[in-house]
Amino acid sequence: MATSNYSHASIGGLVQPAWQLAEASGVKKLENALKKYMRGHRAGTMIGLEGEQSNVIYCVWSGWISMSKSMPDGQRQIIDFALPGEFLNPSSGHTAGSGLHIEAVTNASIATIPETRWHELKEAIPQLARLESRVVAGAFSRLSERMLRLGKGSAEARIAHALIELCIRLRAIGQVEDDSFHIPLTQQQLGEFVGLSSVHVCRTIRRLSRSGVISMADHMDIDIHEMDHLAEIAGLDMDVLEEDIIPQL
Amino acid sequence: MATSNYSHASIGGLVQPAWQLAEASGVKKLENALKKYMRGHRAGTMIGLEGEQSNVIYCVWSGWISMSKSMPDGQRQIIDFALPGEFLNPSSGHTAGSGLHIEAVTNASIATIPETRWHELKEAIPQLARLESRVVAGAFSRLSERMLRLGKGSAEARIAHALIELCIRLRAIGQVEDDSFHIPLTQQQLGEFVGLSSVHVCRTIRRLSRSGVISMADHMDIDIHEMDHLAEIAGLDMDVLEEDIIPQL
DNA sequence: CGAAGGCTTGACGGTATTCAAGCATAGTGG
DNA sequence: CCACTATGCTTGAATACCGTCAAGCCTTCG
Repeated sequence: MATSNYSHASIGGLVQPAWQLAEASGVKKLENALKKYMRGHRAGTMIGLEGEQSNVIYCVWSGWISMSKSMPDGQRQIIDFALPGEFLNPSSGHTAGSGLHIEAVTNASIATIPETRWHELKEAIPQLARLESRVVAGAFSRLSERMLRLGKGSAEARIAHALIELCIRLRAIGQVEDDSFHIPLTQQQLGEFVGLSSVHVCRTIRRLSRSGVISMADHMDIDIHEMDHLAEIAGLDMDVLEEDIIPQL
Repeated sequence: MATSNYSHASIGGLVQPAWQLAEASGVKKLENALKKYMRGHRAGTMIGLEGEQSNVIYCVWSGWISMSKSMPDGQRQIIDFALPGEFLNPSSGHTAGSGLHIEAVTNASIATIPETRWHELKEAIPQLARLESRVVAGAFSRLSERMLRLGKGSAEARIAHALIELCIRLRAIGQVEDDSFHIPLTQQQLGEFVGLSSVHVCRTIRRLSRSGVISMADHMDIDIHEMDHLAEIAGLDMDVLEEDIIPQL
């Protein structure tokens, strides 16, 4: 069983491996700096932007954030999730002020840091700059991998890949036990992530369950039984992926 | 008719608006620095990586570069193109040493610049750093927009969007005359870009032609007759796209 | 207890892929 | 100059896959 109250964890209550890459004193400094800018967001609400000129960096402390785009008819595609310990930079990195919709998927604690302050922090905490570029590189890598499945790749491959990607990312922040974890998404949202209708997400997961590769308990408690098999379905090399997705060093 | 020998242009022969954002003296410096590292690549050949530790930045001077990923069964997805005037940073930005395959689509002139030298250049030419972040942001934005069409979006929408995106990017480097331009891709490659089989690319383009929205002459000489209509099919806001795709300022 | 939201399943139809064949063009060597 | 090949475009037919519609069920929450 994965932890189930991940989305309501208090600020100090979670392990944040990515941030711990900076050495102890750096973590301390960063944590203090973040606290000042930390704010809670309720599940389903849009984040930031409104008035603010959006020259800010978002640091996710707890909860899941989604970045999505929509077609005129309302069809949505989730471009990426930001998980606890990751950050996103709407001004220079991820969007360029475009129509990217940033939203809290679960209740979330997020530090909204002005760009100028962020630069100061990077100078004060040397590891932070390197960490940032790692995180950005990881995001790029994940996007590529996902695009490959969106373009070529069956429904099974897309779901399998998504499950493995999320498993690896969640493991990095201590939310996976023994290939078992929780995904705080509806099947609708998972579908928007992998480019499938919610109905087909259901069928596909069900098929994977029946064949014994995974199992799913109430509302997205995933358990991967045959990781090798699942990786084969996803059409990927486990080792390669693991290196790719997680911010290295 | 678009220019047809774009892919064999000599080093000094092309307008490079993106690079000209740096002021005159900067351009001069940059151009000299690039010349030292410039190298020709034949169409269809893979670029770099082999022995080199890939801590390099590629600056495309002429020709088209593709970045792609493949499924185990050989199915390919082109993640993005790099057009003249753009650069890519395999080490920190685009890939993270992953399985990204970088290839010259046409004959191309590319400067392969060591990372250390690149840092020096950025300090010597102040505008370069800002330009780099703009280019990266533009790439991100394009990826998002394309992912949206890969996930949701009909074959027509994908093709229409791809044509408009390429049109805008090519216009920025002076290779579009009056909504008419050339794409140096086979239908197979265009399919790998938008996630369709070559057969369906053909059918879709044909349908767009018959309805008078575009026309196509021999081997991908595209002419967009009804840009508004095409944008509607692509499901996008022309103005938004234009701002997004091109490195600003 | 009723309403709302989400999951599950079946039936049906549309869209895209695959297989296959035919045609056009460019390049090659006799 | 003309086979002869290779490559890519085009079109049709058959198939597979996924989306949509619809109904039923379960759980949660007021």
